[in-house]
Amino acid sequence: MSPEPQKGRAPSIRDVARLAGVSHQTVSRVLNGHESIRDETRQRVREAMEALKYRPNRAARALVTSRSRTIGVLSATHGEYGPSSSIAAIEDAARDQGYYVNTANLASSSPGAIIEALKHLLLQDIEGLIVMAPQVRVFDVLAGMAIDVPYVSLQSTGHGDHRALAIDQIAGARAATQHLIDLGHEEIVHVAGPQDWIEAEARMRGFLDAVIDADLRTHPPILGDWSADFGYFAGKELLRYRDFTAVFAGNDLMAVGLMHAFRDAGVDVPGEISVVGFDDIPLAQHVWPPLTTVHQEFGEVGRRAVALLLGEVRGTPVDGDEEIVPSLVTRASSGPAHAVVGRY
Amino acid sequence: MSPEPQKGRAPSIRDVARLAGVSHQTVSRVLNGHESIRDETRQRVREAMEALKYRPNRAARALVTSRSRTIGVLSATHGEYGPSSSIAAIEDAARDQGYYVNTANLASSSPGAIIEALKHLLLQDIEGLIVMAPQVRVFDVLAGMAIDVPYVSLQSTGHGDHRALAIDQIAGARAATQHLIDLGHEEIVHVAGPQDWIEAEARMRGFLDAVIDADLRTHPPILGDWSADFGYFAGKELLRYRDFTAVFAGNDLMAVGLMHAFRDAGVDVPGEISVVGFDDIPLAQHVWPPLTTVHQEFGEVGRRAVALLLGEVRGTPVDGDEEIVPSLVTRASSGPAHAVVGRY
DNA sequence: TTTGTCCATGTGAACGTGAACATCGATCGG
DNA sequence: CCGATCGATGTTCACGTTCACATGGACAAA
Repeated sequence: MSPEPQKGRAPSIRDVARLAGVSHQTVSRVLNGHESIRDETRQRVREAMEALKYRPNRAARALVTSRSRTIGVLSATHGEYGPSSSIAAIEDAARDQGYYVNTANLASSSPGAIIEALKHLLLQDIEGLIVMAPQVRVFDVLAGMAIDVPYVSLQSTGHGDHRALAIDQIAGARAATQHLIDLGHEEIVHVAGPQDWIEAEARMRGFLDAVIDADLRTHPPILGDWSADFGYFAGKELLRYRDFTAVFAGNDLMAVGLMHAFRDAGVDVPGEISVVGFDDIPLAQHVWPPLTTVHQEFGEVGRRAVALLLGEVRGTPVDGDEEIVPSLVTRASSGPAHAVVGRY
Repeated sequence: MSPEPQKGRAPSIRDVARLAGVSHQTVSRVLNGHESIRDETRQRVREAMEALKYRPNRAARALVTSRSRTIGVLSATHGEYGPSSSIAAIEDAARDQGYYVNTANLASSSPGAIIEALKHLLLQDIEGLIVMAPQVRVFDVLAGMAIDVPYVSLQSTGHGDHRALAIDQIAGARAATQHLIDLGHEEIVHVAGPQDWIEAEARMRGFLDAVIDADLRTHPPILGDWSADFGYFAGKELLRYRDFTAVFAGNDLMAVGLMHAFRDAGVDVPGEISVVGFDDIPLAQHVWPPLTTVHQEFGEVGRRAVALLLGEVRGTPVDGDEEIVPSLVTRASSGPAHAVVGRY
């Protein structure tokens, strides 16, 4: 229960005006930092606001300006480090600019759920939208709904008319794979993220690019769901063939799951199999063995997304072409290749 | 860039009324599901709305009803699993009830930052507030700001006039500690969370209760910051004395850091030292050794918080006394006690 | 028939704010 | 010294919705 000291209704701009002995418009001007107000008047108005504990009514303001000062974020996180960090950064950055953030979280990736969440956000009068749920389907839905606000996504789908944050996931994945190749690995397996995630697709592409360039045998990637549990499961499956010396996982969670499976089977990492992940979650350096992975600046991603979006919203587009390039962090989970001991 | 097919301004309730050949009030009634509307009329209005792609203006509605259908969440997460999961659940639950969620994230725990974030949220006309940043300071600030909306926190501070979600962290910590005691450990160290976190305090209390009840020596708890890095650091420090056989960490991240330090020093877990964490993050079962920890239903926490808050908002309080009791999950990181080999 | 009640709908006002325009005095250039 | 300009402030209106109340017709009870 909370206190309810409310007597009548909240004080309005007119109450302040009356107390300060000015017109309501003058109060409005003070509120909005208008210039031609005498210092003395401004002072008087401020005191009146203070005395009445006046708080501007956002609804009234939004009604008359048709600007809600709110942006929407469509996300799909179940507590994962990456998206959560980016969202936190988005909130900070938006607040910094006086904007509010409304988040809608995707519980499932069914088209119905996506549409429902999106409708929810759009019913709210948001000025712009950040799409942190880079699933292909989301963009299809987005395209079909004729969104009438600017929106920014994490990665361009190629089609669609919006700004995309340029994070070079392909380069990151490529660097990770190249690292393994440089270590002498010739049989590398990729455990990818869900097929319909744009990020998963980009990482897979980077992997394939590197493998093809090096003229290595192409193992068919395994499609996972980003979870450590899946990594564990995939690791067990992979060991049945054992026709590889390294695994590049689409994210750190799956990488840890893989290492768990290898450990269970008595297979040494990196002695027998090298493992590389993607994301550089805080635990990456504390697991055993410390995980070689691709570091991403999630906070930076969030901040850039906000800058890009608010640029569009204000009609002064910001240059967002400067790519964010993730960097490889080499740790103990990757090492020189050994002979393949599998059946192949 | 986004398309801008907007000609004039968005269609209003009156435009719909004109097209349907009724009064604006009839449209409003259809919108709000009022009863006494002829089916045929309702149908005609619906078609007109469809034809004009009419979307109700939230600001206008909020202005006249003085209900924003928005709740605020004050959080303090940097991507950690627990809070992020709860927030995701809050969003789902709120959306389910037609509510929007505005989140403000605490970048630092300085009083200034707290006040700033809180002011931001309260300037927005939220109907209620969920405090997911259970730091003592936050409540002090809250108390000092004379909040005029209902709010719900994760844990009662004892003082303050609000609803608190009853999660029995004390019981969880107690169970974890008792588990170690049952295994024969007599020298148990607690690596706690930041002193000003209510959760950290509760977990420490649970630990101390169990230790005192068992009449064991009380090691002074080490105050950490929830991070794996700190756990690693603390582990190194602890090994200098080695006057314990088990560690109970305030959360899983620190527990993993501790195990990392022990591993580096060649100390076997659980052979020489047992480790228990708190939270049951998804990686807990995949690290080496799999971590014994206390499982928390973060999603449930979020859902309950929303139910509790909306109950207050609607003036029909929900019974929230039913405690959420975390459960111990026993894995390989804890085992029977061995003799203390340290100096003590 | 008359009166009252209920249903379906309409009319007018109000919510709190900012934009556009109006006003009034002071200052300035010629 | 007079019109022009500018600074400081006031007046009126519109934003899109819901609320309180009004209207008119159908139907039942008297």
